[in-house]
Amino acid sequence: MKNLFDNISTKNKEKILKNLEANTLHFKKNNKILSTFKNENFIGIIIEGWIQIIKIDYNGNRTIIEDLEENGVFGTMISSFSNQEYDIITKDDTKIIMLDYDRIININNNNTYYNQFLKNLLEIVINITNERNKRIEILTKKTIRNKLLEYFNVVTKNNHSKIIYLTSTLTDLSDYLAIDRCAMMRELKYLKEEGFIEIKNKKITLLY
Amino acid sequence: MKNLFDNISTKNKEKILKNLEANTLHFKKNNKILSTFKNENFIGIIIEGWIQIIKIDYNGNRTIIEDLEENGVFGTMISSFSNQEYDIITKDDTKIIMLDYDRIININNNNTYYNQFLKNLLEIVINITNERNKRIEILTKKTIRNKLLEYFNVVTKNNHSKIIYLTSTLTDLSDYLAIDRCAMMRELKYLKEEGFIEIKNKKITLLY
DNA sequence: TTTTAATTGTTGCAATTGCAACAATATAAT
DNA sequence: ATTATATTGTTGCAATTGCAACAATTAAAA
Repeated sequence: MKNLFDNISTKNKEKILKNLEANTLHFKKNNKILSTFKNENFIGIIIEGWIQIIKIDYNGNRTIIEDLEENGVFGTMISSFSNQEYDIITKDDTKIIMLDYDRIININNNNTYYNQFLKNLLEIVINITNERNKRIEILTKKTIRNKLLEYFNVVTKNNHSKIIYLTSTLTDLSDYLAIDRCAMMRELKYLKEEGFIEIKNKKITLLY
Repeated sequence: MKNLFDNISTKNKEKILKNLEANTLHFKKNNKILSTFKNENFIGIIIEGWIQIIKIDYNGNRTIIEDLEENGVFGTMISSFSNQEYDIITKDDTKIIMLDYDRIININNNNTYYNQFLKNLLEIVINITNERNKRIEILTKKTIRNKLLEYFNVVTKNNHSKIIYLTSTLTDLSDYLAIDRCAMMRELKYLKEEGFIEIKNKKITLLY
């Protein structure tokens, strides 16, 4: 995964952070964090650790919007959690650099390294857009079966393999696909019975 | 809408275009364009005109992925139409600047104006991500009614008004929401009958 | 102006889905 | 090791949805 400070020396990285008045924040595992930042226009970078950005529906349904580890980038605009209904939860001890988005845009700093920084950020955001596009491609499929097949498609296109290792739980997958978990389990069963797939723990093998 | 060359003089704009070996292309209305670019990593900017990026399903269903006018930015990564199933159609006489994405990233040009260019592009891509996030928010709603209400929500939040003017057709809306058009019409009728909305031509008034 | 094409509007019906209410495993915490 | 919690797995049933097959209206083209 692209790192925001790729091709930037440690020295210049420090300069950028100072220039942007970056804050480095530390959090313990399993905490609701950054709630005071919700109304600000920030970009956060995970230096180490693991966070999830979670939305709680008015029905109490919890959905994972982002699941980010080291080098993960998130923020108001990027993650679209400007309204109050979102929580950022640490799933591990986590160190985050917080940047002020408006400062990134408005600052005048035409050094090569700041240029590189902008290019890196651009690449990261473009990759995020790409991820969003893939999810939309999946979500626009009308049946559960087609959503699953499109999901398999997207994953295998990335990995060039007919074997998919779920990084998360099936419950999370049903969240991602925006379908009822039980209905998804049923459809997976049908796909198994019809010989399209095999499932063993978190390993899904495509047989087509 | 943000312009890619905001805060850049015409002179410097020309320099950037030359430096990036940009191509300015002209197309007539109602043409399938840029099919030869499909395998390249480009970013296109619409200088004038109107295009739509359209996906044709294996079932023959056509979906509008992007509907772009002046200043619109699109491209391989951003629009995720790297595979062959997409068409770019001019809906009017159109002038497009084509940029090589890899060149944008790899070129070494740390002038103030190139810096500004990168910031503008970054802002544009972030806005696009934001649009994608909104659509995902809508698509993850489980019933047609909730999709419609979330759509109304998103639009009225932008416009600060209880009146929505559809810029396109209802058929296109059902595409955007990824629901069957007839089922959507039925739900709109129910919403009307229950006094939640009023529809007159392309004007939807929210009564709640 | 007339014809053609596109969009809107309607509805029965079958298929799909979400929901509820479980049992069975597996994982994590004490 | 035992308890508690989370995840997986299953199924009946009612609600929602997509589909098909139309008519009516509106917009565009000849």
